[in-house]
Amino acid sequence: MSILTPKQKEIVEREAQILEIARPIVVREGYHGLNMDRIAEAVQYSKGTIYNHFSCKEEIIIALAIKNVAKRVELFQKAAQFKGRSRFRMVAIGEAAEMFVRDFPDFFMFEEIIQLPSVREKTSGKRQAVIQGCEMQCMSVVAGIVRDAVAQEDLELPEGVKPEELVFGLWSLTSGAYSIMLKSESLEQMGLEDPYAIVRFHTAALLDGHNWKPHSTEFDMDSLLKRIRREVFSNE
Amino acid sequence: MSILTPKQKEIVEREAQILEIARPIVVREGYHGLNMDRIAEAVQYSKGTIYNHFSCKEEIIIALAIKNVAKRVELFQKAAQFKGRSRFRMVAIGEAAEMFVRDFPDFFMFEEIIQLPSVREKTSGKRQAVIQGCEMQCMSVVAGIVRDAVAQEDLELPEGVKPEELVFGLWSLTSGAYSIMLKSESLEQMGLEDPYAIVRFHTAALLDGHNWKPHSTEFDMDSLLKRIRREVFSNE
DNA sequence: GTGGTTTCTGACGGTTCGTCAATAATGGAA
DNA sequence: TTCCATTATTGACGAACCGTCAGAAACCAC
Repeated sequence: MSILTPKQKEIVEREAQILEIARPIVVREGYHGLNMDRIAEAVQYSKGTIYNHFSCKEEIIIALAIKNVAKRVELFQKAAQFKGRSRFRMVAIGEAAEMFVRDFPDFFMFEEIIQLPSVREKTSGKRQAVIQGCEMQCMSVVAGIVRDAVAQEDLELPEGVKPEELVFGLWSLTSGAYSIMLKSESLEQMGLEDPYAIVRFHTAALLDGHNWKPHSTEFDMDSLLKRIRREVFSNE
Repeated sequence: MSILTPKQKEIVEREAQILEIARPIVVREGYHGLNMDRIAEAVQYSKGTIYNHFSCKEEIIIALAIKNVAKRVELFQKAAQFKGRSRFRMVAIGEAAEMFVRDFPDFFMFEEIIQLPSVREKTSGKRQAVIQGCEMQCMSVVAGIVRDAVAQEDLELPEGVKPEELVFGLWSLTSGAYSIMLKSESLEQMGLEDPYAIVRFHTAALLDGHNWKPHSTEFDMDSLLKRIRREVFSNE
């Protein structure tokens, strides 16, 4: 069943080739820099052939975004497997999020583009669902750690607060910070030098504020981070 | 000097009229829904005339965004004038941010659009600087409260941490949360019901985590919010 | 080979952008 | 009031890009 005729192989490879060519164009020149004639010329096939693969240019962009979110889920799942107390596993999640931004800073551009109403209208619900599915997976990985923390009595949630609501705070803080970092020049003007460190500083404070034990003053963050990098992400 | 001929008056009014017509189009149909021919038809002037006011459609969108950011600065300044301890003034800032999102949810759409590379390239640096200036004003209003808190010994910043870095955390948390709220359907699927309350919950935790006194368990948040709404924002 | 199927092609119609030469309106001076 | 230099308005136009589709080419099983 998975045996491919030369022709079928060519088609599969071409799809990857289109995405490879499109990615740097979007990164350099954004949504509007990407146009089908240009891709067609670059891959040396006619425009009609490109349209056999992707029904519009928005589909190309969402396909690029999907490649990245899948990677994020992988990083999160790895981080969650870190052996140790729940609070330490959360630090590992933070590290995963930071690595994702460092390694795929372009993703935030794709994410913004695919949220534009004009783009959402044109792209298939199927691909949109894939993105949302990955988002939910990340959420539930982290919510799982929250549940573990509650079970182990490292954390107590106020009456009526769901684990997902706690995750939402972290999600907001980190995604907000990274999106400001990547798009605003104000930061440098305000003299903020190591934004990644600032994000770590605030996530620690947020978890401390929710009284997630052990408190960040009760363990050595630097050596923990080193251990996480070594044990979880050594081959990234 | 400010006496206008009828003609000049007409021109000034037309500019406002163009923006009034453009706004709902962008809100309903996004960046791509807005097109110059359509505006021209709606305002009953030719396209060339529209171009006398705005050199491209991106300029229209950034002009709309400017109207909103100016309003935000105003709300923040009002909030900062709340009489009381620094921690309470921060709650007022949080309330201002929430009011801004509730009253101008569209702004986040404009903000995203004007960050697109294609839009940034085409819009005048002058208008971009206005936006950034408002951002900086908000930042420095809040940083001022942080400085007051430090002076009054309600807050102690770790060695080397600037007030702006603390503000960055709050800014990230709130803007991240609101941007997720406004664009992601995942939230409802995850069962998060009152996102505004969750944002308040997390900002309180973040400030508690930084040990900003009085701690949120030491005062009555609900009555404070009521007082703020009455004393600061009664006429909004 | 052959014929039916799949794939590829690029010219084409449609939409929007931004321009600019021609036209019209304006308002101060005679 | 009339005239005319200045300023404002107009819409047809060229350019860029999208997505389509009828016909050409390639493929493959017999």
